[in-house]
Amino acid sequence: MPELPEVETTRRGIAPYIEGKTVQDVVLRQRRLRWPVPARLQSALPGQVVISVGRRGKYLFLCTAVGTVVIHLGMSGSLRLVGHDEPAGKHDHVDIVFAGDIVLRLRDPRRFGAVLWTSRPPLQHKLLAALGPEPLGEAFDAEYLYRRSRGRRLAIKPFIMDSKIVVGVGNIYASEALFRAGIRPGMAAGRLSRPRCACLVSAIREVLAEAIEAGGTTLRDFVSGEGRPGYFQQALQVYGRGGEPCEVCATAIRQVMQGQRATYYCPQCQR
DNA sequence: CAGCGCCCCTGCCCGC
DNA sequence: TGCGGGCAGGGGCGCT
Repeated sequence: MPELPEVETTRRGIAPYIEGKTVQDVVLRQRRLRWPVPARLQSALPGQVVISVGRRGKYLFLCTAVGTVVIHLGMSGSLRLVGHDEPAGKHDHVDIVFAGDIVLRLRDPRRFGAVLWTSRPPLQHKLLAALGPEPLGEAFDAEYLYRRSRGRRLAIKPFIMDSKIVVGVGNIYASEALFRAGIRPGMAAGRLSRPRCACLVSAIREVLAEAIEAGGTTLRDFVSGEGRPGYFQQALQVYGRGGEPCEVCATAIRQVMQGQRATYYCPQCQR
């Protein structure tokens, strides 16, 4: 479900409600997520104040004085704020219960998500230490993309979806950014010229920033922490539009598979 | 190392 | 209406 805009929308939705709040309890109904949810969460977290809600790539952090809860939403995860008496559904696996009738509830039908605990600085965590730059940060620029892509034969679409290159670009926004940049998704990353790298960096930044502004993309059931859907799906130009006319040139949008993921592009506008 | 394919899991939609 | 197959917004891991 969530790419960077949806994770950031979630972060912004929950942060004002839980920052400064004290955790009372942790309820684990299903510990078998991508990795087992550590039982240490239940001993370490109650009594702690959530100092801040952070994000790195698609990982969210709940920071406390003694450690950090690291959350990944996988394909189908969502975090919602609910009241104490809201009955838990079949896929509501983890609750973090706060003082003041606030429960942060993780729902994840496919259980590809993760809830971890680290007592060290979260960016030193094994899963986070090797991540590439933030797409909206200064380090992600044309020169960086040009340099990293030299000598790479991998197609540009899976290349920009590699979190070691740049974080947060998932399957929807990879297709959208390549459309905006006019680049064929199957082109070898190493063959992109410097100007085209600049164009792609701009396209990635723009599409992600606009999606965050719109509250993310709701394809099936994404909702923010406050329960609101995103509306960026209305702005999608190629994703999910196989066979439909391109908005720019009316050529039929093509759908192909790249590494078991669907890719959408306009064969006329993207070269 | 780069590059690929395989999974983890449930739900839903489509075609027969 | 029932059922099997394929696909879904991620990404770590193991193999070549």
